[in-house]
Amino acid sequence: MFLHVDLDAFFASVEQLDFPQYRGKPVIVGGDPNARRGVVSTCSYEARKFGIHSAMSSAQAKLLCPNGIFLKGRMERYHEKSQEVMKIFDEFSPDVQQISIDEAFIDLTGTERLFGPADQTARLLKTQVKEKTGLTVSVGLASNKYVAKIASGILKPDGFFFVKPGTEADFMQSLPLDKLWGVGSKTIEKLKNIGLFSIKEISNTSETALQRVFGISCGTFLYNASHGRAAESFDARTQNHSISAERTYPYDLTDSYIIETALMQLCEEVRFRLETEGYYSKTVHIKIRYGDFSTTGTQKTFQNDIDSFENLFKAVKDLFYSKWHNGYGIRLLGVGMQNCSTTPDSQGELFAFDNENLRKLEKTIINHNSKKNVPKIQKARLLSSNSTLKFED
DNA sequence: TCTGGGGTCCTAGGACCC
DNA sequence: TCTGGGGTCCTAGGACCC
Repeated sequence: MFLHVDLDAFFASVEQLDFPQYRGKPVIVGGDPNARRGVVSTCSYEARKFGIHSAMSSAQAKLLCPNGIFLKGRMERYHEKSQEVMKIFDEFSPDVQQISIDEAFIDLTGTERLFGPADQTARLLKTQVKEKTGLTVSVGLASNKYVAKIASGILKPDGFFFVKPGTEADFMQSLPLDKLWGVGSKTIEKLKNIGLFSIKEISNTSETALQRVFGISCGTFLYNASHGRAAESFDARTQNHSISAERTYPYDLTDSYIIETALMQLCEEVRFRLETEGYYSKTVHIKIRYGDFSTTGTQKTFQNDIDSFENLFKAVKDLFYSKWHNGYGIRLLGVGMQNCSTTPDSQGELFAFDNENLRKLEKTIINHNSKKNVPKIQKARLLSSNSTLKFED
């Protein structure tokens, strides 16, 4: 049996926990509602009564709830709190799979002797999380991860839903289409186009018919999901790590100097993370979103690891200018590195000599900047550009 | 009131190799 | 004389999730 545990309105709940004056009030964590182009990340259940939800623009949320408490969020604190919760999960099973900052699967195989039947374990876990962290969770229990995940969403917040073995298919087929995890607006549209309006109807369609329309992988997924069977893709964990940074600017960028400064900022963030998290990569990609929201990107794989800011910035600039439709206003820029590995590519060492001093300097600076409570060392060009490129001051 | 930021996985086509 | 089949790596784009 598997548990899926989901922290309720996580970011907003942490704020209400840390600041009692926010409790019982509509709390909205996300972009500044008075700035342009901000969206809601998470909101409390009190805020949801006003019609506010994740991904809605913050400005709209403000219209719906002018007296709401709008906060920009404290990611460090949320990570801290997340770890506290995950530690509790670890006490229940040696096999905990965290899938995001506020969710995890817990394999309960072989835990009966310690904690009793699975449904009792689930209730015990809910109580312990509440007592030790002050947060509430919603829990799903089922014979596979996929169904457990769907089950945790049935009774929110502070809910528990148990799908008994043997009833998985009936459970899934009693739900509306949009409850299918892994099926978004595009696929729902496509399903409706071929006359499938419910999970029940999908389950009555043959696997091959689904594969013809949606492709092998997606077709199989839909077929299995509608029958309440474990969807393979959710069990297989491959290591194809990527690290990226992107930013939407309050106003579209057109000036080369400002664009390059923006790219520089993103390159710094990506370099910092690669270095502090101990990754190596030779594949660089950039992303451009124009004012009309059309999005494009390009990537390049180099022979050696891109292991310095200078190399990354140069690669990013080249990629950018090969792609930019000059003169078109840019709403978002992104920089990332893919296929990140924890081991350096040995070939890279052969060519590293000319940059050795620069790299040492860079490492020293990153080392320094990763310490808490120190003034950060930054490129002068980035200091002066903050007001034009950032949302917050 | 236009639509964040950080990710993962999948597909399709091209290049290249044996 | 237009030419197989298998495999891998790379790139661009799309869909989805929290």
